[in-house]
Amino acid sequence: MNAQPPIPRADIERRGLRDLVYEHILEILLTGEISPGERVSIDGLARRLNVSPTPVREALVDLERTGLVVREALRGYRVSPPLERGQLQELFIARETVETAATRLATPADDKLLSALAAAHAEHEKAGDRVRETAEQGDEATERPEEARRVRVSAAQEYFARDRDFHDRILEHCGNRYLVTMSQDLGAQVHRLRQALPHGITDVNEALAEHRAIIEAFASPDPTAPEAAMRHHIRMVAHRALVEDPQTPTQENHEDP
Amino acid sequence: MNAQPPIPRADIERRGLRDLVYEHILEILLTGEISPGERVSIDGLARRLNVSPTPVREALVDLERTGLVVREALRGYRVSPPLERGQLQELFIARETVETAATRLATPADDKLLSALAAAHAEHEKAGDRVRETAEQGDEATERPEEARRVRVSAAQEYFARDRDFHDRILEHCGNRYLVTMSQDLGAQVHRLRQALPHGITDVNEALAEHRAIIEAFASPDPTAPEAAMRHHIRMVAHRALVEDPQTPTQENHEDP
DNA sequence: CGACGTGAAATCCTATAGGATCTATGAAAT
DNA sequence: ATTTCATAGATCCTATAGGATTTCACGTCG
Repeated sequence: MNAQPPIPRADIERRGLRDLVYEHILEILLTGEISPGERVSIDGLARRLNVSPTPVREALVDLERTGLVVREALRGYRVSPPLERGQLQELFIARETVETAATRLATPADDKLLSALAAAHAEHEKAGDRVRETAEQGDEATERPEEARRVRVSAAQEYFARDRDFHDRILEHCGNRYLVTMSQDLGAQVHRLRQALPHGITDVNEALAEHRAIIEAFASPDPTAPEAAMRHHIRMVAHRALVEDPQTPTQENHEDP
Repeated sequence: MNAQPPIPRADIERRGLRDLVYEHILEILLTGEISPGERVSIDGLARRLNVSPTPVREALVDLERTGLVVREALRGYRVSPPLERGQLQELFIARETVETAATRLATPADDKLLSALAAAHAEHEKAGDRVRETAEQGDEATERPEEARRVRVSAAQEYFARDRDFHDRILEHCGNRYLVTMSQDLGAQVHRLRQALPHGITDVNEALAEHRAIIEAFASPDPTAPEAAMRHHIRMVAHRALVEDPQTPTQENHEDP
C-alpha cells in the first residue's frame, strides 16, 4: 500500500463545451447586448462562438429555466421581456421569504459567518465608494461621455456583485441546499430588475447601513434580531425600487379604449 | 383601428419533439424503471424512443435542473441517488418555508379557493380509501403477488397526485409565481423521497385529518390559523417520514472494513 | 491470488447536412 | 391605398456521421 493520494484528482476543470457556451451566452445576456424581446438566434450564436448548434441548444435549455430567455416552440428563443410591476412585487416577496428563512437558520451566527460577513461588507463598502466617485464624475464635465458611462456601468456591476456576495455568505451558512438553490434562481430575476433600472444607484448609503444593521443583529444575543433586520432590509429595497418607477417604463403600446 | 381579435389564436398544442421526449423520460424515471445511481444512456434512450440524440439531450438538460438526474461531464447522466437523511430534513424545511409563505399570502381565502380545496380534498379522500383497500388486499392471501403490487403502486401514485393537487390549489391562489415555481421544483425532490419509501402509505388518516384542519383554518376568521395549520401539517409529515426510516434503506453494498 | 496494462466496445460529444417551419419582402388585386 | 397572396430567405428542428473519451473484459505479471 503506497501513499497514493486518495483521489486528489479533484474534478478541476472538468467541464464540457456546453458549460463554456453557457457562460459565454450568460455574459452576453448580462451585458444587455441583446434587448429584451429580441430574438436569440441559435445558429447565430453558434457561428459567433465558432461551435455547432448542439451545445448552444443545451445551454439555452438551461438558460430558459433561469428565466433570462423564453422559448416558443418552433420559433426559437427570445430575451425575456422586462419585469412588470406586479412581477417585481412578487419577486421581492419571494426573496423575503427565502432570505429571512435562511437568516433564521443561520442564527446564531458562528465566528466564521461573522468574519465572512465583515469581509464581504468591507468589499461592498469599497464598491460603494467607487459608485459614488463615478456618479460624481458623471455629474461634472464629461469629456468622454462614452468612457464615463462604461466605467459607471462597471462600478455598478461590481457593486451589485459585492451586494450579492454579502447575501450569499448568509445563505452558505444556513445549512439548507434547497434554499441556496432557490436564492440563486431568484438571482437571475433580480438581475433583470437591476438591468431595467434607468437611473444609477441612488441608495448606496441606505443599503450599506441596512447591511451593517444585519451584522450587528447577528452579533447581538437576540435570536430574532437577524431575521428582523433582513426582513426590514429587503422590504426597504423593495420600497425604494417600487417608488422610483411609477410604472415599468416599457413601451406603452397596448391601449384599447 | 379595427377590432381584430387580440391574438385569440391560443397556443394550443404547440410543442416540439423535445417536450414529448421530456415527458416520456419523466415517465420512465417516475416509474422507477431505472434504479438510482444507474446510468441514463443518451443514445440508448434515443434508440428506444426512435428519435435522434439531440432532443434527448435537451430533455435531459431540463431534467437535470429538476434534480431527478445528475450529469458528469463526459460521463453522461445518472439517476440521482436516493435522498440522504440530511437532505430530507433540509427538504422539509424548504417546503415549510415556501408553503407556509404561500398559505399566508392566500389568506384570507376567497370562495373559489375554499371550493377548490373542498373538491381536491374529496378526491384525496377517495384516493385514500383505495390505498386502504389495496393495503388490506396486500395483507391477506395474495394469489397474484405481481398484480397486487402493481395495483398497490398505482393507488399510491394516485394518492400522492391528489395530495399534491391539494397543496397546489393553495399555491395557485397565493398570487406569487415565484413561490409556485419553487414549490414545483421541490416537488421532484419530494417524489424521490416517496419513491424511496419501502413500506406503503401508513399515515393516510393523519394526513387527511391535517388537510381537513387546514380547510377549517381557512374557513375560520383567524388570519394566522391557515399558516399555523400548514406548518403543523408539514412538520408532522416530516416527523413521520424521519422516524420510520432510521437511515435511508439504500442497498448496503458499500462496506469497507 | 491480486494488481496492472492493453485492447475493443460502448458511450459521450461535436460537427455537418437536409427537411420543416416561420418571417419578410414584394407584387398583384380589390 | 390597403389587403392578399406568393416567393425567397432565414431559422429552427431533427437526423446522421465521425472523433474523443470512458468503460469493461481479458490476458499478463508480480
